[in-house]
Parts: sequence; structure tokens; C-alpha cells
Amino acid sequence: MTEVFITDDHPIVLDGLRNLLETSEDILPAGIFQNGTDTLKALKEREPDVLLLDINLPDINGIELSKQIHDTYPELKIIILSVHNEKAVIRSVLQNGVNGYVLKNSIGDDILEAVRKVMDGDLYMCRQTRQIYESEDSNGPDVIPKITRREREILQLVTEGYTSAQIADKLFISPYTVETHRKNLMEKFDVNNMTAIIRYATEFKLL
Amino acid sequence: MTEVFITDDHPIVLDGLRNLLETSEDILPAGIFQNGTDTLKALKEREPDVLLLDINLPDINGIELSKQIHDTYPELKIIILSVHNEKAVIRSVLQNGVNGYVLKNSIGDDILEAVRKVMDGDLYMCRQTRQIYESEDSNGPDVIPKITRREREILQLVTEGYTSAQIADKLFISPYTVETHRKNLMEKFDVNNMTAIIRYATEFKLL
DNA sequence: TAAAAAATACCTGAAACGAGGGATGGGAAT
DNA sequence: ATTCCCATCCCTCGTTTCAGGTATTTTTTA
Repeated sequence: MTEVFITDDHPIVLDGLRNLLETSEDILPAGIFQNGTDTLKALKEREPDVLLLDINLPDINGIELSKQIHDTYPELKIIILSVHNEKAVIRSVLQNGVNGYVLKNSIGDDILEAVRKVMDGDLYMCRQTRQIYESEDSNGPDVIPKITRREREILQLVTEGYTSAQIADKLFISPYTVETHRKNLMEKFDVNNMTAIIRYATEFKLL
Repeated sequence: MTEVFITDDHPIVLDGLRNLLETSEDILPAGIFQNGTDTLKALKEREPDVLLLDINLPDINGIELSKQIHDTYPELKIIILSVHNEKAVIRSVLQNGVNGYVLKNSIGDDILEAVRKVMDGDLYMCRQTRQIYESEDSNGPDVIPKITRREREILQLVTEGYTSAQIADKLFISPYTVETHRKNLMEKFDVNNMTAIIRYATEFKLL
């Protein structure tokens, strides 16, 4: 019997998933959580075989969380269940050691299959995820760039429409420093103006 | 018996909702759809009492769709069930004649109550929605600005990082014209640079 | 505690953007 | 038939951003 933890912030989704898993003979919903903190707490008590994890959680970003959990519990199979169909998101979580990625518009069977496949030691992606993952073309970063605390702060303020001078005032630093952070951000995102970054930052919920 | 149509692009959510409605004596899930087109088609055949509608649909934007449906079937009660917790989104759909707004992180009881309340002729909002709706402070537009086809096109290209000159080249128009569109966009969103717009446009999925 | 990463600051010149105008023609709706 | 909206184009000037560096001081992390 495969024991599964489920973490998603929408009660209706949790209901749907619990029902789904209960219909199968070999899979048991062993824990249901609505945020990252509760999930981490429960893992300290008891380690299931599989964790079905959403990315948009109220407290911790699911991408970070997947890395953290994988590092602490390397035996635990993690399957991401998310609406995020951006290549950078998919590649980022897979780099974090995740074992499966299923888009939320998938049917229930895909989720059951994902659980079984990762228990066999395979990497599972639903069809659409695989397509996106393999697509070479595309614009935008291949993975989500890692940005520092200060960079996130500057990005936040740029997104709110503040100029470098205004940001410098707010943070009590030199405008030159703000400019440097901007330049570093543009380099990390591989673009040549801030407008192009904001789209990704909002899309990836980096702010 | 209250007949309910449900439209949401996630099968798992649909399952959860169907189960939820079936637990109640007085509410009947009468139709389940994964996109706007199917919903419109079904409405031509048969009109339920209530439509539970998601905003993020693959084919038609739920905000537009709610307006269209309300105009055609004014008797039909529409309840929006969405992750969008932005004031501008809530106010926009309510202006479209929607009868209820429930956030997706609500519990099942909230949804059942929403159905019953709107059948009584009341406007229903879950607690969190009401809070956001009533919040006077806040930054950002109160409703989602209506932008023209051309403006959307320019906004799209700005978001992708193109300069005005590059956009002018692409669209075979004068850079002056591009500048004019930018200015009109900034006026509509009530901001003074494009960066501030992109955040909303991405958040509201205007692109 | 040594090395790496992050945050800070400075300089210059070119390119792009924003604020503030005015103006015209075409098409849709009333 | 006329008004309104949309898309188009033009001009100027000041501000802001971007690209190209270099360099020092804190923090973190290994």
C-alpha cells in the first residue's frame, strides 16, 4: 500500500484528490495539508511514500519547499501538481530532485499513474508537461534565476513603478547601488530591460 | 431543487465540486464543463438556476464570459469561484452582474451557502472577498481598465522587452504612434511608467 | 577562519522613455 | 448625419534607464 501526503491550499482540490486516491486499491491518502508549515511538521512525525505537492501555497513557495523536503527526506517521492505550465518552473523543480510533475488540468488517471510510476523509481511527467519540458525554442529563462533578498526587494519596488532615485531614497542607499542591482537582475534573467523581467517575476510569483 | 452548472478547467476541482453538491439535498449538479465554449453551448439547450464559474479558462476569459452570459440569461445566477483575490478583478465581475464571488481557498460550506444565498436573491461574497472588496486603501486600479486591441498588442510587446522603436518596426507604424499608445495605457492604468502596468496585466491575465 | 557571495558605491555617454502638448482620418454606432 | 472611439502621426524637452566598466566592505557559508 502506497501512503500519500497531499498538500494544496484549496479544500475542494483536496477533497477531489482524496476521493480519487480512495477509489484505488493500492494508494492511501495518509495526510492532507493546506500549507507548507503543516506539511513539514507532519513529515517529522511520519514519512509517507509519496508527497503530492502544489506550488502555490500561502506560506512557503512550493519550489523552495520541494527542494528543502527532498534534501531532508531523499527517499520520499515528490510529485508536483500545479497550474504552472512555464518551462522555467518545470525545469527548476525537476532540478530540485522532484520525481513527478502533473499539470492541474490533467485527469485523475494521470495522477494515479504518476504515483505508481514514481514508486517504480521512474520520473513521471504528464503529456503536456513533457512537451513543454522538451521544447527547445521559446523565450524566457530556462530555469528560474536565483535572486538575492536585496534584489527581490529592488525588483518589487521597480514593479510598483518606482524610479531608481525613489528606490534609493526608500532604502537609504545610493542610486548607483540601485542601478547595480538592476543590472545584476537583468543579467540573471538574460534580458536587457526591466519590463521583460516583471512579466516573469509576476508569472513565477517571485514577489 | 436547485440545478447548478459547473465550469472549471481542472477535472479534480470538478470532481470535488460535484461530490460536494451531491452531499446536499437541495442542490443538483446538472452540468459539468471544462471551458467557456461548452458552457455556452449547453446553456442554449438548457438553463440551470446557478452557474459556478471559474475565471481562468482555456478558451474565454471568465470575466468576459460572465458578462456575456449575464447579458443573455439575466435570470441565471452566476457565482465566480476563483483564485483571483485582487480588488480590481472582484469589482470588475461584480459590475458585470455576477451574483456571488467565492475564493478557491474557501471551504465547501461557503460554496453551498453561496448557492443558497444567490437563490434567495442575495449577493454573496465569502469573508475574504468581502474584505478585499471593501478595502478602500490599496494600490492599483479599482477595476480592470478596458484596453483596445491595438493597446493590448503594444502592451504585449512592451512586456516582451521591445523598445518603442522595435515595436514600431514590427507593426509598421511610426514610433510616435507607439508612444501615444503607451501614454494612453499609462493613463488608463493610472500609473506613470510601463513597469507598473505589466504587473497588473500579468496578474489579471490580460495578455 | 578562509573563501565565496552579497551589498555597497562610483563614473560616463548613449539610448529610451515620459510629460505635455496638437492634429487628422476612418469606422462604428446612434 | 453626426458624434464618438480608435488608430495614426508629429514636436520638444527633461528624466530615466541601460551598457560599459571598477572597486570596497559586509555577510554568509563552507
